Amino acid sequence: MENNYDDNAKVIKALSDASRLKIIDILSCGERCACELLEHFDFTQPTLSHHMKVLIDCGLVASRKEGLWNYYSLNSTNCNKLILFLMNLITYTDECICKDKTKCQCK
Amino acid sequence: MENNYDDNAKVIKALSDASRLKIIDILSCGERCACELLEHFDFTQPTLSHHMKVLIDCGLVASRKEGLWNYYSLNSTNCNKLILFLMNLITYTDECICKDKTKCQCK
DNA sequence: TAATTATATAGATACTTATCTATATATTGA
DNA sequence: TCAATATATAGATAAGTATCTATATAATTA
Repeated sequence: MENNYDDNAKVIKALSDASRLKIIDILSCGERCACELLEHFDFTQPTLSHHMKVLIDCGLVASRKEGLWNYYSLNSTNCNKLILFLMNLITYTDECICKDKTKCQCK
Repeated sequence: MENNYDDNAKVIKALSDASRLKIIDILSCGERCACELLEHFDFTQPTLSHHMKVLIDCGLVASRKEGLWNYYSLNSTNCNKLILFLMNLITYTDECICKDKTKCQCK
């Protein structure tokens, strides 16, 4: 298991906002443009733009431009990677991450 | 699937910090007391106390007191619930969360 | 070319948070 | 009861962030 806490924390931080969870939920049933996403929220267009930037920067969402529209979709690979990281994180391991056995209590 | 974005965002926010991810990782191999956890970090004891409070408040970690020591352990049920939420979130659904079909693009 | 539309960026503000030092609380043992 | 130890709380600070309004950019259409 990768102990890449900083990188994964960044991805998780992107998901730590109710609005962005809802965006992911909407994108889970297919690609959407920004104006379609915006209809689901009460905040302004620049705020949506901010949220999309966060989701793109962490790799969970991809975007493509077509004419006037920007279409957003889930990056399934990275979404799955995050879930695998979390599953491994909470899974019991005999071997503690503590390599200094004087500090490790693993039986 | 539950669209309980606010509650899940709170749990995810608790995980959105590299130090707290490491704490979860340590606890995944068994119960630890605060002073054992602290040995893995450079920050001070009150900072660890703050992090533990965040993890307990969101339900991911349980604690019990025994003499001078506080022992912390993962709440596996809630950890698993979070992972299931995320898996459902990113899983493709034919039915869009948008109930207003004039706004929904689902095919 | 000018107007319209979709989206992004800039800058401000209010709120949150990770961390620290100092101190309080609670438990144990002498 | 007093000292030592483990942990929590209080309060401060610096950094981050979700949101807004105003404006810029880019693409389309008339």
